[in-house]
Amino acid sequence: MAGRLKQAGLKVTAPRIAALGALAGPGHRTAEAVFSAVTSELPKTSLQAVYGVLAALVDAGLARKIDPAGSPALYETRVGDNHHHRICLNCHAVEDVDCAVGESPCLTPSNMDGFAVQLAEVTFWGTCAACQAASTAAASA
Amino acid sequence: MAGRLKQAGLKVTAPRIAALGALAGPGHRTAEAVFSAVTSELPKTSLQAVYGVLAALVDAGLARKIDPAGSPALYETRVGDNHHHRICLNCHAVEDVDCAVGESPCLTPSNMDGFAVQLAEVTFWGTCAACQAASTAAASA
DNA sequence: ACAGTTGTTTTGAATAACTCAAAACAACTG
DNA sequence: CAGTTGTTTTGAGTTATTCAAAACAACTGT
Repeated sequence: MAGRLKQAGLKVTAPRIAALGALAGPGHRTAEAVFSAVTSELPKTSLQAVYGVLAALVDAGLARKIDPAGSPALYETRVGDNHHHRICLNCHAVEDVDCAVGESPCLTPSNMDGFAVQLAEVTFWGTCAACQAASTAAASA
Repeated sequence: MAGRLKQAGLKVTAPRIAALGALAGPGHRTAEAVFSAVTSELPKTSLQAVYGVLAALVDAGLARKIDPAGSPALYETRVGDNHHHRICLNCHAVEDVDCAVGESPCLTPSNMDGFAVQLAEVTFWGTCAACQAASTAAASA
């Protein structure tokens, strides 16, 4: 964990190690969730420090930030692959989606019209399986 | 304008007509921009009313809302086609991008894994032609 | 044209999620 | 171990938006 920070050119500090720990594993966490995880280990850590740490991690390429409309930003440590997200309009659950078609299906023309594309963000909005089940159950009740 | 509202099942009110007028034509407007346009015509209109109007228009399918990370939400009246956006990381300019590949390239599997996709949102982040020109000019100065 | 109903707008306030800045402090360098 | 650079704390502030209650206006049927 510390090594990863060092490699990225970041100073190794306790809040950063704790934040990386909190983000480890699959899934997506809000800044608030990372803050709770970090403070359970390092109670004096401030929320602002967590925002700073997360920004540093994103800058360094150790984390990725996604910012779904209408929800707080989420952070994940799955970086480097061109993967996307699907978000349930009902329960706001976020799940990863691999790029299915071809290699980088979404980055299509990397330069259209003089515009230099650096990142293509794809978000699928819809209804997750659980919420579909719940709503058909409610309808038939 | 009024007919469009009526067709959509909305009551025809002055703020709604003015807001539709403010959104007419190409481009994207913030709620604040719509508010200024509306108040120049109807000075007593409140900002909250504009938010209400915009929400109603989006609900009725007469407008579309996009919510770029780090900027206020934008509204446009180009609806019904599956078009996307490119946003300059530097100047935050937003432009429309037609779906280039195939018919609905981005809606790929409309049902993956039990997840019912209702909308695929694609955003290209990068540097617009103007900002590229400006930055190379600055570099060579 | 008019009263009633339903939905809209005003008014007033509140909130979530961040962001900014200055000072105290801690990691890494040599 | 001293110095430099970058991080974290402390404290405050902001933007974009939402909520709620009351006043009001558009459409419906007569």
